[in-house]
This record gives sequence, C-alpha cells and structure tokens, in this order.
Amino acid sequence: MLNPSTHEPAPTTRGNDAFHHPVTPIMPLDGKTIKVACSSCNLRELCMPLGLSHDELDRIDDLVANRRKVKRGAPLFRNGDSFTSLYAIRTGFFKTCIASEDGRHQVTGFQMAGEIVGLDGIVNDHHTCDAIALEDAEVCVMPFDRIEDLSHQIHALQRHVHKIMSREIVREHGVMLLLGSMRAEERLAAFLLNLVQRLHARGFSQSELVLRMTREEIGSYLGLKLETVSRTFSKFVEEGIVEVKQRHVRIVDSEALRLIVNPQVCS
Amino acid sequence: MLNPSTHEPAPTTRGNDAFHHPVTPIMPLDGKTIKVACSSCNLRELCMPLGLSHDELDRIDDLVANRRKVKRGAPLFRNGDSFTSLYAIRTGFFKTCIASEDGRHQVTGFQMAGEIVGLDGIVNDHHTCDAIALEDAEVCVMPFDRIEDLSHQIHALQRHVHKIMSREIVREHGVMLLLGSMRAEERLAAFLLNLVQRLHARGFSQSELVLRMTREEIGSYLGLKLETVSRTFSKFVEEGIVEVKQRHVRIVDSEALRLIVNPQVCS
DNA sequence: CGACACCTTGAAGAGGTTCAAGAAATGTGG
DNA sequence: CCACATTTCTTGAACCTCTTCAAGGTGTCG
Repeated sequence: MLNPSTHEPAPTTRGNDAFHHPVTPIMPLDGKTIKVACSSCNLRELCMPLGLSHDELDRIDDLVANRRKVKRGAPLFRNGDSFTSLYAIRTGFFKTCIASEDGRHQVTGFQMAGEIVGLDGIVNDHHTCDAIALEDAEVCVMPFDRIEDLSHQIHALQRHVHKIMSREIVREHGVMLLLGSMRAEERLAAFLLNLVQRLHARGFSQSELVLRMTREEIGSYLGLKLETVSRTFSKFVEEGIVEVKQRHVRIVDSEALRLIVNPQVCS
Repeated sequence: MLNPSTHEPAPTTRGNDAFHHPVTPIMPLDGKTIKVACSSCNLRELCMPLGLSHDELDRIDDLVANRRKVKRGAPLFRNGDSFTSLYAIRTGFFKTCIASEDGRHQVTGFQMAGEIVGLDGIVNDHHTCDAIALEDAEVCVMPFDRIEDLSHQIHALQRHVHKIMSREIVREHGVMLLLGSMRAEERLAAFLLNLVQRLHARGFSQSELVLRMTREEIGSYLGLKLETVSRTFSKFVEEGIVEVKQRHVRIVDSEALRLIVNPQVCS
C-alpha cells in the first residue's frame, strides 16, 4: 500500500503554511523574503514573456499592483463581480466553476502556480465564473488596464497576452473532446496525466501527486458523479495502475494510463 | 406538417449561390457590388469595434488582406497548418473540430457570418483544429501580424481582440456545462435555442432555421450519437415542441425548450 | 435511374447514475 | 488531547439513459 510518510517528499510538502516556501523547487529561494518584482520572480518563465530587455523587465514589474492572499475555500472572485484584473497564481491551487440558474454546476478548470485566471471577465467587464481557492493561496493582482497599456508599449507582452488566451481556448477544446467522447476511465486517466504533467513542469514528482480537490469536484470537471470517480479510482488500483490513499495518488504505470486515453491503433 | 415552401422566406434563402446577397437582411445592400472595405461592411458591427474615428476606420480597412472563398466541404484551415491569420466569416457556415490520434473526433463549434475563426492557432503558431465549410462560404483574411500592429495603434481594436478571445472562452465554458451536466434533451434544446438566437441576431427568423450540419455533426458537438440526436428530435416533434423536416426546423414552442434547458426551480 | 449519403426507428446491451449504508478522515470545542 | 460532528470517500444493488447494432426509409446528385 501507499505509505504517506514516504510519498510526500519535499516538493509535495505544500501544506496550508506554504506561503513562505518556494512554489517551484526548480529554482529554490534561500529562505529569505520573497522578492516582489516579476523580474526576479521564479515563476516568471511560467507567466511572463521571455526575451525582454532589461528596460522592459523593469516596466513589467509595474504590472502587478499588489499581492492578495486567499484562504482555502474563499473566492478570488465570483460570478457577477466586476472585472478589473487578471490574477497570476503564486502559490496555492484554484478551481473555476460556473453555475446555471437551476443550480447546475460545472468545474471548468483547476489552476496552479504560474497560471492566469480571470480571462472570462474581459468580454463583459464582469466575471462569469467563480474562482475558489482549494488551498490557501497567493496571487499577483494585475489590473487589466495596466496590462493593456503596457502591452501597447511592449510588443512581446501583447503577444504574450494573446498566447495565454489562445492557450486557454485550446485547453478547453481538449476538455470538450474529453467530455464529448471519452468514457469514465479515459477521462480520469487523462485527468491524472494532465495534472501530473503540469506538476512535473513545476518541479514536482512525475509519479506522485496530492489531489487538492474532492471526488465531487473531479467528477464535476469530468462530467461524472463522485461515485463513478471513486469507483474508477478503485478499478485503477485493482489493476495496479495507481495507488490511492485518499487524496494521495501514486502513478505506478503511467504507460497504462496513456494506453487507456489513447488506445493503440493496431495497424 | 412543415411546409418547405412557406418556411424559407427571404432571410433564409441562402443557397449555394448566396455570395452576392447580403448576409444580414437588417441592412440590405441595393444589389450592387459588395464594397470590400470593413468601414462599409454591413457585418462590421458584428466583427469590428464600435466608436472608431473616421481616421481609424480607414486604417482598419487594411486589416483585411483579401477575401477567400471556401467550397462546401473544403477546409479553411486544418490541424497542423501554420497560423498566419484570423478569419472573419462573411457568408456561409463553418464547423471547427479536433481529432486525437486514435481517431476520436469532436466538433468544437459552429460558426456563422460575423464570427471569427482561427484563434486556436495563436498560441503555437499552428492550428490545432480543422475549420470546414458546411456550405459555400467567403471569409475575410486578416493576417495576425497586421492585427497586432494595428491594435498597437488603435486602442479600441486591441480591446476588441481581447474581448473576442474572452467571449470564445466564455462560450466554451457554456459548452462544458452542457457536455458535463445535461441530458440529451437538454443538450439539443440548448443547441437549438442558441442557434436560433444567433440567427435571429443576424436578421433571420426567431422560430425557423435550416440546419447546415448533419445529425452526426450535431451529435459530435453535443457529445451524443447521431441516433440519439435523431430520436430526441422525434421526441420533440411528438410533444409538439418543434416541427422537423430533414434539416428544416420550426420551433413551435420555444418556451418549452427553455423549460427543458432550465427546469423551473419550484420555490 | 441508380448509387450514395443521410436520417429514422427498433431491440438489446453497456456504462453511468441514483439511492443507500457504512467507513475513514478531518475539524471543532471543551 | 480526546470526543463528537461533519465532511469525504467507498461500495453495493437497482435503475435509467444513451449506445450499439441492425434494417429500412428518404433525399440528392451525377
């Protein structure tokens, strides 16, 4: 079975007090105070354009008006809130979800350090979804008019904003494929592979992860009921593909997961 | 029953030879040659920002490099094609779809006159989906580097581009809600209401429409099999909610459709 | 007119949901 | 630190929706 004491090595040790730890162990800070400026932020390569001049980097620092801490379970913004800013996640983990009048509910995404939330608000000057912290979090607040002003001056930033939005569109295409054409096992396998891949890009393990969300939230995202998520996890465990202990997941056979998502076309 | 001769009034008369007819009967042309300039295009309010100065309008005209005609069934672009331009649809009807290696297939959207396609290509400089004309179509080709240059100069255009991308993100959230939490009837009802609403905004009937796509394409978009789409249409007909004759659909009771999508919360 | 693509309908079956109960973890307050 | 309440997770059994497979009908185009 899974041993909790061995499968939470340094990178995954991100409890509720993770504020003052580096989020990406790729470039660990030395325990001193985190620098506020984007130009010296270790997440820069995730959320900012590359190849800026020194001068441009200085101006980019003005993008972030301030930092904001969000407690676990609290909203960063809510459906209907007026749109003012985009948010770059520094630490923590968010979900975004929408709701229709009759109480239907859909998680539209899970976001982690280095990712941008708030893009939904641009079109109508107010947000159309909720962004809820799934663990204590900190974000950089980037007022959108500043972004527009600066991207007016810095071509690379304009391009970067376009790419971030386009990336979100492409991501959602993938979710539509998942929701529209995959079976439960395929959805969960794709979900796990996606999560672990994004975590790996941030310096975490390729094979172990701690789910920050409940079965119900996973189910909502994947278009399944929580019982189905639970059963599918159990099935994966039976087959020796993963080990699961509550929210701790160890991927034993990632190739098997890949085969579930993409059945080999025998040719 | 539905009478094909009465339910295709002027607005819906958009056969394969519709090139030289105005697309939006709201502001009909006088039968002369269509002006090429955006500044005098009757679709401008759909695809261009409002409130531009005369000078700015002139420069906007440079956005469109040229027009391009796409025959029914032909691709505007394909997955893997290098990304150069966004396309504003002048006439015709498109679907966009993605495919995974193992042959899975998902229609991600249907686009009509005044809508923009190609946003998926920005992030990686190549397209990640196919855009296929479902009827003979004509598009305005807008090279993306020109868009970026011009939106550097014209603030309203920059804002407009952001809004278009944000709108697409929000639209896809809605599709995710549909795919993740609705049953077949609800999906089809939502689909019909959405289509007819968009057509109505273009001057077409509120209650009659001609489907430009097959049952299979509808099914792919809605995450259903074509048989389910067909059966659900039949069910709606039985209940007197719509009349269907092949691809001609008349919505008899749109309130019923709305109730199917949004069951009344009895409080 | 014949070939082909598209649509409809039936019957059987699979996959996921619903309802229900209990177990395990987590948080709270004394 | 422990007891209790609450949330979260797991599992079983019955049920339901949608899919699959199959056959036949309808419309379109060369």
